[in-house]
Parts: sequence; C-alpha cells; structure tokens
Amino acid sequence: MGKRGKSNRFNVFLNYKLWLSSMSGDGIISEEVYTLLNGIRDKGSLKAAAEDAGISYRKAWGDLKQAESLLGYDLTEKTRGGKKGGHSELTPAAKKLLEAYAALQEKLDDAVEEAYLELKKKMEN
Amino acid sequence: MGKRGKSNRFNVFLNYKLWLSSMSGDGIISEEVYTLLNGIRDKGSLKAAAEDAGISYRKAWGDLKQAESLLGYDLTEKTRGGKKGGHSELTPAAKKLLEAYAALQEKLDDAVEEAYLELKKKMEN
DNA sequence: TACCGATATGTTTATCTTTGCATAACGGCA
DNA sequence: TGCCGTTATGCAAAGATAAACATATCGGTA
Repeated sequence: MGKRGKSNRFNVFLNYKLWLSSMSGDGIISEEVYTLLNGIRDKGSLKAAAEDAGISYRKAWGDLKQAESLLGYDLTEKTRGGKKGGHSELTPAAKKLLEAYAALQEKLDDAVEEAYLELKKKMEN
Repeated sequence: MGKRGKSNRFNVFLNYKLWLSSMSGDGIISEEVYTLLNGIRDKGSLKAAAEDAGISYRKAWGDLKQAESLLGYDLTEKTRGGKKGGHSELTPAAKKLLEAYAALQEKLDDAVEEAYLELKKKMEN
C-alpha cells in the first residue's frame, strides 16, 4: 500500500429512506407500504404480505389504510369470507404506483451511489 | 381547466432522509448531527447548537459522541471551564465533512426533485 | 348450519427513543 | 476561594411506535 497507508479510509455507508407525505407532512407512504403492495400482488393476501415484510398484520393494515386515505383512492380491493377466507389484490392505480416507484428507486439508488463515491473521495484526501 | 379536471392530481410530496452508518448499520450519523455541527461552528457551543436544533443537550451530546466513535476520529474539540464556562469548536475533519455533506445534499436534493416530477407525471396520466 | 381462514378494528402490552433530572468536573474571574 | 456556565454522564420518567391480544364479520364449503 501507498505512503499514507489506509489510516484515512472513510469506512462508512450512505443510506437513505424515501416516503411520500401530505403537504402537512403527517400521513405517509413509506417504503414499507411499497413492500406490502408487492407482497399483496405476489401472494394475494395482506396477511401473507405482512408476514413476508416482517411486520404485524395490525400495522400493515393500518399503514395501508393510511396510504389509501392520503392518496384519496384505493390501492387494494379486499374481500372477506369465501373459499380461502378472503383475499386482497391490487387496483390498477396501485400497479401504476408500483411501477413508477420502482423506476424512482432505481434512479435514486444510482444518484445516492454516485454521491457517496464523491463524498468518500473528498473525505479520503 | 381541461376535460379531465383535477381529479387525478397527485397531491403528495416526496421526502427523503440521509444518514451514514457502519457496515453493520448500527451506529449512525444523521442529518441531525450535520445540523449540530453547523450550530457548533456558528455558536461555539454544543449547548447552544442543541437548543437551536430543538433537541435536548443530552441527546445532542450522545449523537455527537456516537458519530465520532463511528468515524474513528473527533469532530469537535471541547473544553470545560474558563471564562464562558466552556466551549466547543469543529476539527478540520469536521469542516471537511460539512463541506462534503453540503455538496452531497445539494446534489441529492436535485435528484429527488427530478425523480419526484417524473413520478408525479406518471401518476397523473 | 358449523367451520375455516382472511379482513377489520379496538384495546392493552411491550419496546424503543427522547427528554428531564441529578451530579460532577473544569477553569477563568470577582 | 466561591461562583458561573458549559461539558460530561448516569439514571429515571415520559412519549412515541409497534406488537399482541381479543373479537367480530364475512362467505364458501363440508
């Protein structure tokens, strides 16, 4: 290794979190909701989606409800009873949101990675 | 207004939060620390910086300590006693970090703004 | 019609975070 | 030397957040 060794390595990671909120900033749609929606699409059930996401059904249900109320339209269509006890599925609006959000995330992941490298470079000089 | 009115306005804001962490993700340097450092630079005191930031001195002190331990070097030089009771100031490393972080934030603010507009456009179609 | 499993929702517990309080050390200055 | 205001730090109290628990509802199916 070079003259200055590795003593000034910047061994820290840059993380970020995204969320959508009302203008007043109270109600939010976190990445968790995005995860839940993906789970519902795959499993057809909010219960299963919550388990996959590692959160309680109670919270998953509340988060989803809040997200829908914030957007002003439904993200899921849910039924109770029936053959399998009930099920949930995404509305077209939710599918659109998932797509748009995925694109956004990819773009921001790149931007953050780039910004991180620049920060690191500056800090290691 | 046009034929389709404003019924599908996407009236939600995109927010984000940044932080630096160890690889294991435990210790963190949040934007709050960045704010504290700015306050210390301006006021010369952690106490004043904490008040300006609207958090307790206890927390400010703990956060700062954690940040320093995570980075492995000091961000502040602090003295007790003396004419004004004591004071704190930034180390050169902290000044460098502040500069780098400010640039990073500006860059990411732009990226987020841009991503938000794209998301909005997609959701309003 | 009784049962099953998922949605729906209020209530209580537990966990995590932040504040608040107490106390000590420090070093100029009156 | 006693006072002041700030740093330094442990510990208890308060607040916020999530999990757990308890029911109720619903609609196929055995």
